[in-house]
Amino acid sequence: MMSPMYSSGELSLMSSIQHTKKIALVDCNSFYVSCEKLFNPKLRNKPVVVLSNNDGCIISRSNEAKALGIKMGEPYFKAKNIIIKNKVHVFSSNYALYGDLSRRVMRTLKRFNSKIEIYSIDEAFLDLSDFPDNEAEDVGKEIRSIVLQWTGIPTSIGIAKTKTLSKVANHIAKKIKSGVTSLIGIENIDSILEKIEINDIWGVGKQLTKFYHKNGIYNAKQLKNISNTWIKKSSNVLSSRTAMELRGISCIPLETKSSKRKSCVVSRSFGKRVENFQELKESVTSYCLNGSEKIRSESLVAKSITVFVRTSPFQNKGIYYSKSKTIYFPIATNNSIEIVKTALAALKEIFKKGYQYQKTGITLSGLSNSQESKNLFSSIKDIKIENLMKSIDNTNYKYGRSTLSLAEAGINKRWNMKRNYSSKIDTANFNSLPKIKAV
DNA sequence: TCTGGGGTCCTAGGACCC
DNA sequence: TCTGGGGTCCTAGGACCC
Repeated sequence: MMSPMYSSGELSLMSSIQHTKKIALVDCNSFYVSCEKLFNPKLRNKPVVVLSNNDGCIISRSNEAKALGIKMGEPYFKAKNIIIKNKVHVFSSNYALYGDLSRRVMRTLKRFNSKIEIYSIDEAFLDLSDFPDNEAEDVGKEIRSIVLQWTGIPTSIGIAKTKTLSKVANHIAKKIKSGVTSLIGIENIDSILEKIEINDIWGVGKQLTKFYHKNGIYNAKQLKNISNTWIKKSSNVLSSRTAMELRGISCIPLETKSSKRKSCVVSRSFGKRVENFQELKESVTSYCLNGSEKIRSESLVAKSITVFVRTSPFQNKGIYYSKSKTIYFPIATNNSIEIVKTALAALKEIFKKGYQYQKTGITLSGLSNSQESKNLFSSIKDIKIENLMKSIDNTNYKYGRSTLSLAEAGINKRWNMKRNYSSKIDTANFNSLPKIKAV
């Protein structure tokens, strides 16, 4: 039925400008490496890698490092030969720096559309539906060049009808020079999906890959065309959602409002193996102090705490030990002292003598808003504790983390993690400003 | 010698209620 | 003596993501 409000000329113009749903996935290329390169031009065109905490694994690689065959997630010590032979530059991770640059990138993206979902430190989904379909790719190129110009971080951008398809598009964009791929306006994308291996699809991990292979499904086209009821029956709803999204039916909405988190994990591997209870106690205490400070800063309280200890799963396979214990607080809390006390009680239960522990950690769970969880039992005493926590947080904020701590957290911290290759760049620190020498 | 850390969601199964 | 069945809530464990 033709609307009388428009002339036929206007209508034909409108129908030529298509505004279908368009989601862009912007992904920073080799993000951590790109951050280090930004402050050190000598690294340009050189192989560079960034290591995980404790200098354990390789978690970011420059293209030159990838070309040398260094794999993602590979233990550092295993790649050491290649690294030395090829003079690969190595950095310990510097999350303060990466976090800061991430915020700059996200701020820049918000200029294009405030409807944005920050998905991870180096990725964001953007709603580009307001732009005409035939301009999608150009808009992507524009975003890419502005982000590069304003922040110095190179990105890849994939644009498509659903989040899962924009991931597919991004996968392709990473391999081409322009860095932008749009699947918008392509009638049949089967020939594209056919080249995407099943394990490269967002939401398909190791186990599902195994399962699909067993059933003769090897690429995205096959998954797209398989019966939904079969997937739901033999896997779960998440898998069927993935398949629907490959068909161009959006099932995973854009989460533009950042929601409060539900749990908070603090865990670390030790710099060296730990055997005695005292040192485990120190580490667990430190993690509790970090965790409770973090949830206080977000006005949250925890319903329970889980403490875990474990030996290395990679060696001495016969004597692997891993155990956890959860304790519920009588009333949800963010009080450091109570959290530490409870955690140490849990630790005592799961600690076994004679093991070489590699890692401990805590999880604060069932987080909720601290104001809403006040109840009948809240008292003057609670207000006093609240004030004490506030002054600890303020002091630590002003004078540096762990200015005020608990004696249980230890002083020497021989168990602390290794970080031997840090660039020590701190964008909030004057000492990190580049120095220019007048000649 | 040396193998990261922080999240979310789903499912199955048990406890409990009516 | 016979002893149901449906619903909800919670939790542990697994799978996935970056």
